[in-house]
Amino acid sequence: MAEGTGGPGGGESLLFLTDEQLRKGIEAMFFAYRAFTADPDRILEGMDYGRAHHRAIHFIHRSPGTTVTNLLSVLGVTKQSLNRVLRRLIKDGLVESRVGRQDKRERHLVLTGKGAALERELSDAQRARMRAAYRAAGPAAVQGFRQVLEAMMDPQLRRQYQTLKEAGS
Amino acid sequence: MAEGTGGPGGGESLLFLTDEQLRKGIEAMFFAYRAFTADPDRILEGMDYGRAHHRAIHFIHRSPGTTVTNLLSVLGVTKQSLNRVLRRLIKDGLVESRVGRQDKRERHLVLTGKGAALERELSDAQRARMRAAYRAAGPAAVQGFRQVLEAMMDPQLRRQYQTLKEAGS
DNA sequence: CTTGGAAAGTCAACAAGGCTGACATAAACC
DNA sequence: GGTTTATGTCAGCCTTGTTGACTTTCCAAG
Repeated sequence: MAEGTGGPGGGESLLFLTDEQLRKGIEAMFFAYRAFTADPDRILEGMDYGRAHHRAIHFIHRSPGTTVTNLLSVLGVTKQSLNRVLRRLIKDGLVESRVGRQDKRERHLVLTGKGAALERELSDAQRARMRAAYRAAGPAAVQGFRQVLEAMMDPQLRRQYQTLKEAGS
Repeated sequence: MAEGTGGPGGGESLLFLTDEQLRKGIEAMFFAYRAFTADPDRILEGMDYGRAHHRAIHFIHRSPGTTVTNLLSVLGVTKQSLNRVLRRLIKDGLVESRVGRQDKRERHLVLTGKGAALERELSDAQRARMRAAYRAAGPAAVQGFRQVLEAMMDPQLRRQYQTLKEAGS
């Protein structure tokens, strides 16, 4: 690990860019993502919800009062797909859809108590795994982890991520 | 960026384990995985293959001559799901299925020239993205990236990943 | 005030890719 | 010979993605 010289110069130590290293990174993403979604999937199975419901709940919790169009662009699916999921969540009393005050065409989405409870259960599980991984890998590794993930995103995705990131805290 | 002291000590700075930090990690995984699969998805769309075909091709390339059962456990799907995909790939002449010599019940899977060509096209695209991300983040970040991903995996998944990892190079 | 267009919702149809269950075959193993 | 293992296949189901067509609501520009 004599890589301390990693300035923005360019080609000084490209060992870590071998196809072999890249392939390991690709496979690490594949297996890690499976683990990453495993806990919520387990909780949701049987209660007849899937990953799509989880994602909707996560981002509604994240940005309470968000509009359907907004959610659409964050999730990157069609409104028909999202609508099916939202209809179900609203019918089951997990999400409330409020007509906009300024623009009454818009629907502002918020979690109900019941919805927030499920969100907590799901994100507790996911955070527990993330916390364990962070602890095992250490602070420096965590920083690198996030740097690489951000660098992997397309500019448009990165912008959305950044916007969300700043909105927190 | 004053994190140079990240030794294997343990509990020295737990600031990075706030729910806020964990949530950022979770969302980074979500957006990055979307970007990660975007290039292969784009290539495959229209030629009527999907992510499932990509995964099969990747791991057959990775472990030429692997058996169906083996592939099943790496991919984590049912044999009916995998079979549908494999039948298609064999019919289209991308994969060859050879009866085992020692154990004639087994089928050994290998890519044909055509299959290898598609594999190259797909992995070139995926590697290019990974290379750009690695370059942007630097060697230290790459190490952290892989450490966190590995720590996130369940022991069983990690074992599979490790086995594959060693098999390379 | 009327009309164009944006935002939202709905219906219908379809496909990929997961899943379960049941069953068939061949080969290996005991 | 009976059991287990590896594979394949049929049928049917679900979730979650897609497109296309259409309606309703409502803001805003003409």
